[in-house]
Amino acid sequence: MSIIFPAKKLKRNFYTRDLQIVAKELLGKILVKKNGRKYLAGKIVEVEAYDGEIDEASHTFVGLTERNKIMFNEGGYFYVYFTYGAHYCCNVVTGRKGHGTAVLIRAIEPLEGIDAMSVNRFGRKLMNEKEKINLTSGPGKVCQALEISKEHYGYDLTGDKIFLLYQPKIAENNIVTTKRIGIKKSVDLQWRFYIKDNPYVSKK
DNA sequence: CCACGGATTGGCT
DNA sequence: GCCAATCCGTGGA
Repeated sequence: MSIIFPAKKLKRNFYTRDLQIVAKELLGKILVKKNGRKYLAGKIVEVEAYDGEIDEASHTFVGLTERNKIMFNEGGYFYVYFTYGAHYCCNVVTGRKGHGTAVLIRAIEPLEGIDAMSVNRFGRKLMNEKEKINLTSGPGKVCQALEISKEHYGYDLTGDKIFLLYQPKIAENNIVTTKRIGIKKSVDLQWRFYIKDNPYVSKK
């Protein structure tokens, strides 16, 4: 795992800060999933923030339920949900206990375990560069490529099976801020952030 | 290249 | 019973 070896795992105090700060700072960090002896890893290039206190699109807007309860925990836990009868999406819980905030990981740039990701997505190794762009450029794709599903619900990101590695902050002028994608409520909040000009972003 | 709609499970009212 | 924080294939320009 040469690319990510020197980097340090993010600790609890990274995640327990304010939602919007964590969302932007997640850009550029490396998401790592350990599968047996193999590591699958990629750089986070696109995220969206969700906050149940003021945001009708957030799964926590309705209050505490069995599905969303991990979002009310303190930051640094993994919220995985199933949607459209087919796809899993994964989130990083942020902030203080009781707040119901999380950041959806919408896209990563594959760094490590690319052949394994391709097998998970397409049932075979990569055939061309265009397929590489299609590997993890969307929230459902990220979970399929990394084999993330309901069994990872609530996982502690300070553990050693799924975690994030420190990388320098992306400069403010290289972060694009837009409306969120694929929702019908609170559509005007500018809570989507992505790395400018990165080809693995799901949509301009 | 872009727009559109179908698939399909399970959370929630 | 309704419908979603998506993806992919299809069809037309």
